[in-house]
Amino acid sequence: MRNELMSIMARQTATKKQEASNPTVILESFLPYRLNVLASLTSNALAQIYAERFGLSIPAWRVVATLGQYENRTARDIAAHGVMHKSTVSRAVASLEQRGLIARRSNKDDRREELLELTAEGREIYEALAPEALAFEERFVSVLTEEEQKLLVSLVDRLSGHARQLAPEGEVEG
Amino acid sequence: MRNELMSIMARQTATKKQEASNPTVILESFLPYRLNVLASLTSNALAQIYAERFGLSIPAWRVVATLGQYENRTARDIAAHGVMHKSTVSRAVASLEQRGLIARRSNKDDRREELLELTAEGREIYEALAPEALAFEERFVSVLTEEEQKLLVSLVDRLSGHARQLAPEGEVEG
DNA sequence: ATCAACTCGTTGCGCATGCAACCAATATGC
DNA sequence: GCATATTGGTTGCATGCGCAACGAGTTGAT
Repeated sequence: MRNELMSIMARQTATKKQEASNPTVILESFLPYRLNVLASLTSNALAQIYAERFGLSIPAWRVVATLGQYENRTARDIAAHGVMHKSTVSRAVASLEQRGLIARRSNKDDRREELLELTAEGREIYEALAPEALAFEERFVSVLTEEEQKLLVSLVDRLSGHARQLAPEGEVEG
Repeated sequence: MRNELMSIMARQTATKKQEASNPTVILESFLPYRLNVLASLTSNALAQIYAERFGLSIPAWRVVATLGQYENRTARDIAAHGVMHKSTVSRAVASLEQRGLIARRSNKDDRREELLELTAEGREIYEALAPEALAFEERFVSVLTEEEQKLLVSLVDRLSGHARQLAPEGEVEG
C-alpha cells in the first residue's frame, strides 16, 4: 500500500541509517509535522472557497463560522477556541464590521468585552458559505468510513485537550 | 466526558437551533477547523523548542529535519513534502546556509536544482534537536495508546493523500 | 475609597509570508 | 537546430502576522 508522501521523497531508499546513539525523526510518522501538513492542505483548499467566492480571510471565516453556530460570542472566545492571536481576531472583526457583516454591542455587565453577532447580510453570507464548507468536508473525508471519521474526531479531541493543557497558560492567545 | 473545547464556548447551551433549510457548520466536529487548531497547538509548542533553543523558524526546522532524515534533497522536494511555498523554503535555505548549517551543491545532471545537505555543524544541531522533538511528540501523543497512535497516523496518511489529489496541480507549491 | 493587578480589545512596528515576475537551465514541439 | 514551454530557485512588493505597549474597564486587597 504505497503512499503519497513516500513517493515524493523516497527517490532512492536513501533514508539515513539509524545509529543507536543518533535518534532520527521520521517525518512520515512524526505527528506534529504530519498534522501541520494535513492542516495546510485542507486550509489551502478551503480557503479558496471563502477567499475567492466571499472575500474572507481565514480568521474572518472563523469569526463568521463561530457566529453562525453560536448566536453571539466575544472576540476573546473566538480567539481562544481557534487558537488565534487576539490581534488577529481583532483585525478580522474590524474588517467584518466595516463590511457590515457583523455587529458589536458592548456587554452592559462588563463593558470591556463586546458581544459579536452576524448582521442580516452576514447571515446571508454564512448561509451561502456553510453548505459549501460542509460539501467540501464531505469530499475531503470521503476516503474514510463513517466510523473512521468519528474515531478521528475523537482522537483529535483528546489530543487537542491534552495539547491545551501542555501549553503554558498565557502562551496560546497572547 | 466533558471536553475542553466545549467548555470554552458553550457558556449556555446556546447553539443555534437548526432549521432544515439552514445547514450549520458545527465547528467542534468540522475537521478542517479541528485539524488546523490541533496543528496550531502542536506547532506553537514545538516551535518554542527550536526557536528559543536553536534559533530556527518553522520552515528552517523542517529543512533541517528533512536533511537529517534524508542525506540530501532539493528545496523543491522539501517544499512539496511539507506543503510550503517555494519562496518560503528558498529563504529558509538561504538563512541556514548563511549560518553554516547546510551546504548546497548543484546537481551536475540538472544544473537548475541544488542538492542540500547538513554540514557537520548542521548535523550537530540536528542531533541535539531530534531527541527533543521526539520527546515532545511522546508527551504529546501520550494520551493515546500505541494502537491509537498508529491508527491516527494511518488516517492522516489517507486523508493527506486524498487531499493532495483534490488540490489542483499547481496550487500547492506555487 | 484607593491602588495594584488583571482582562478585553486596539494598534504601531518589524518580520515572515505568498504572489508574481524574473533568471537560468532543461524539455518539448516542429 | 531553433523557438517555446516548463521547471528550480530567487527576489521586490504588498499584505498579514505576532509581539509588546497601551487605554479602558473590572476585580481584589487593604
